[in-house]
Order: sequence, then C-alpha cells, then structure tokens
Amino acid sequence: MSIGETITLSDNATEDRSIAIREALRNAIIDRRLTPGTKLSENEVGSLFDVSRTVARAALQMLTFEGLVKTERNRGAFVSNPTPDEARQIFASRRLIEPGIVAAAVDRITAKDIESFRRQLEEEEHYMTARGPSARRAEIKASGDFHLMLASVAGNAILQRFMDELIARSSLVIALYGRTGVSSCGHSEHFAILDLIERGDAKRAADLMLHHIDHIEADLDLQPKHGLGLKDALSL
Amino acid sequence: MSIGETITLSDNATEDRSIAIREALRNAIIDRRLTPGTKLSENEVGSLFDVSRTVARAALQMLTFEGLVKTERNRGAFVSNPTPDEARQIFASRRLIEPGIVAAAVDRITAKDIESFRRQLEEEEHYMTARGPSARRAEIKASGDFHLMLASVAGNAILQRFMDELIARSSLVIALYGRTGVSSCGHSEHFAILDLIERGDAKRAADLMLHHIDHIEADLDLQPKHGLGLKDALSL
DNA sequence: AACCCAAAGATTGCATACGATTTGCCCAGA
DNA sequence: TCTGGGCAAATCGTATGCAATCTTTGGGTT
Repeated sequence: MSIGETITLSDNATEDRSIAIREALRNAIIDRRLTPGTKLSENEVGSLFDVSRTVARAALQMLTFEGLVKTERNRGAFVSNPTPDEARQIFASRRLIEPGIVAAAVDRITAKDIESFRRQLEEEEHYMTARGPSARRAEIKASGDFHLMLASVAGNAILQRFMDELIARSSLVIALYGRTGVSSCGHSEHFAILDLIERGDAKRAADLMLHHIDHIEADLDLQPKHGLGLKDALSL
Repeated sequence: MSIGETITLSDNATEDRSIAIREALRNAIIDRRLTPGTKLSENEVGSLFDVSRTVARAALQMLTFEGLVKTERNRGAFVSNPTPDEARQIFASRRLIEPGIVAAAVDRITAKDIESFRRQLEEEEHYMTARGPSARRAEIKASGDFHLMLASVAGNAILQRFMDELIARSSLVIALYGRTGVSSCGHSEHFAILDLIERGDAKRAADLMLHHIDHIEADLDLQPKHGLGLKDALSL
C-alpha cells in the first residue's frame, strides 16, 4: 500500500479524496497500526497522502465525528483513547441496536447472502488458527466485519452507519482492553447466529446476539488504563 | 437573532465558529425556516454569518454527516429532503433505541430531573393551545426536546448523539409529512411516560414509548412528496 | 421550430498564505 | 542547581486565490 513516502489511494479519485483518507486512517486505527494517543498532525497526514492540509483536515474532522479521533483546539488530532466508561457505553449501545438488526436481517436475508456469509466466516477461520499480533488484528477485524455485514443486509442505512461507528470503536476498545486469546468462542457464535437466522428463528438469533455481545464485553479487562491521563496519575 | 445582514452568533467565539453555525442552521432546518431542497451555498452561508467559506464549509460538512443536508459534488449543499423510506428507517431506528433509553433513564433519573421535566412539559402546553405555523414549529420542537432530555439523563453519550441526529431528522420528517393537528395526543403521552418513569416501572414506560413512537409515525402521511420539483408543479 | 453545441458565468474542490495559539527550549537570576 | 520568564519553532484556525466542474444561455444548424 505504501510506495516510498506517499500512500496511493485506491483509484477512486473521482470520489472525494478526504473520504479515501478517512477510510485509510480508519482501517489503520482499527487495525491498531495507529495506536491510541498517536498524534495525527494535519501536515503529516496531508504529506503522507500527498494532499493539502485542507483535505487532511476534512478527513480528521470526519473521524472526530465518528469518535475514532479526538481533537483539541489549537493542539491537534489524536487517535482516540476510549475510557472504560466509553467502552461500556459502546457495548450498551450495541446491545440495544444489534438484536434489532438481527431481527431485520431474518426478514430480509437471501440464500445468496447466507452463502456469502458462510464463505466469509470460513475464510476467517484460517486467520483464527494463526497466532501473533497480525493474526490478532485480522481476528478483531473479522469479528467486526460479521456484524457489519449483518447490518448491511438489515436494510436500514441509518442503523448501518451507527453500526459502522460502533464497530470501529469496539475494535479500538478490544485492541486496548481485550485479553489475549478470547474471540475464538465469538467466532463460533457467529456461525450459530447465522444458522438461527437461516432458520428464520428471529427470537433466538437476537438472544444469541445479545449473549454474543455480552461475551465480547466480558472478555475485556475494563480497568482504567493508567498513565494516559494525568488525572488518573493524581488520583492514584 | 438577525441584525441587519449578518447573524451574530452567541458569544461562544471561543468555541469553534463552525459549530455555532451548524447549530444555527440545524435549528433553522428543524424549525422549518429552511425548507427541504433549499440550497445552502458556501458563499451565502459564509457571508450570512460573516465568516469565510472555509468555516461555512465545515459547518455544512457536519450537517451532511448528520443527514440534515445532502451535498452533491461540484453542485452544492441542500437541505435534506427525506424520502418516505428514509422516514421509515428513522422511526425504525428510534423504535430500537428509545425503549432502551427509557430503561436507562428509569435507573438514573433524579427527583430534580423529574421536576425539571414536568416544568418543561407544562411550559410546552402553552404552545399547544395556540395554532398556526409558528405554534406548529414550537410543537414539533417541543416534542423532540422531550426525547432529547430523556436521552441526556440516560447517561450514554453515544446514544445521546444518535438521538440528536434521529430527533433532528424526525423533526424534518414531521414537518414534511405530518398531518396538521396531531401531536396533541403525543404530548399527553409524554406526561404518561414521565409518570411511569417516576414510578420506576421500566417495562411499561418502555412499552409506552414504543407506542408513542408508533403514534408519531402513524400520524404521518408517508406518500412520496411529488410537489417539490417543478415538474410536479407543471403536472398539476 | 426544435435541437445541439459552445462559451460565459457561477460554484465547488483544493492549495496556499498569514495570523493566532500553544509548546518546548534556553538562558538569566536566585 | 533550580526556578522562572521570554523567545522561537511548530501547529492550528481562517481567509483567500486559482483551477476544475457544472449550469445556463445564446447562436447556429437541420
């Protein structure tokens, strides 16, 4: 993806370049290539993608809206460092929304969709066998992708956008607070949820989704990450 | 609010001016002073608020994120003209989220909050007696404010932001598709919901909220709005 | 008369320039 | 040596200018 110094954006130059940059940064953040707290200077981002500060700024503004980036006036933009409380709010939001998405998906999913889901899940299993940080990133990403695909077949663009944001922030949270080898059970739950959806059992599918989210959250170690904010350093 | 030609933003000049402009435009849109389809030219907005295009552009970009404004590349920004389908998605989203907000509010609401809610609701009743377009705007706004206040006591910043967006877009939808004298029953339902919350009856409060949303949506006439393009004016 | 094409006007997309604010550093003084 | 003030570098916030694109209008052709 990187060529020398500048990063070439996939050829959607017809689209707004700021959107392409947002996507690139988004992926980097949820892949944990950009860790929380990293400063995203407008100049740096701009020169990295070979655009002016104007468009870099627009991308950062979008990410700020999504909660992936926090900007401080006259100081700059930083990769978001979600607090345990934010993490809980994220998962609380998902518990509200995702069962409804599952229910909608049951009504609208096609055999073709299910086929595609299965292929995707099986492909992801390959990553699960491997270990290491790169595998872990792929695992986190794959876990999110399932939920995003579900949201896309639910047929509600607004909820889909909310889920985009929630999944991105969840990935950040999992990367920050996740214990090491956890999501394996989550992956099998994806299969189970898909089965229930295929059978049209909306109630059980929604319930299992709730449990699934609970499991994901339960596998987090939501202790305040000390050393990041000075307020914690003082209160300790 | 308007002084001569430029609009003076409340003295939060310390804050980002683009945010203040966003708020002003937002209010104008949900108050229906800016009707769907209205073009929001960067130059026009900028000179109205006495800022450069840069700042105006940032405000429009934020509104685009919220779905209140639609931008077309190289053409400009326009006040959003939600389709019936979008309207249905908005209310479907609200049906998912708001019962959860009510449940959270039951746990966290204080006596002080309830007091403040009651005052607010009673104050709104004054508007309800009046008729006319201005009263209608106040009615729509008041109806949304109740839901927003509820979201704010629920203690989940993410859901609160989602609700901000959903209420704003709902207001737009109600202004577009709402029948004339409808929300009166909705207002009494606000009282009833508040009572149930006060009693700590989360289940019933959430149920009533669901019905309330159903009522709001049922009072819409979700026919494709044909009259906004001039083509329809000619066909009549 | 209807249609097509071209040129002018307007508006956005983007880059750059300049002022404002913050941060970090260096040096003077205790 | 340590503290405090001030200066300089870096970065952001904003304005403005230029190029690209879209819309419109006018003229020419069929």
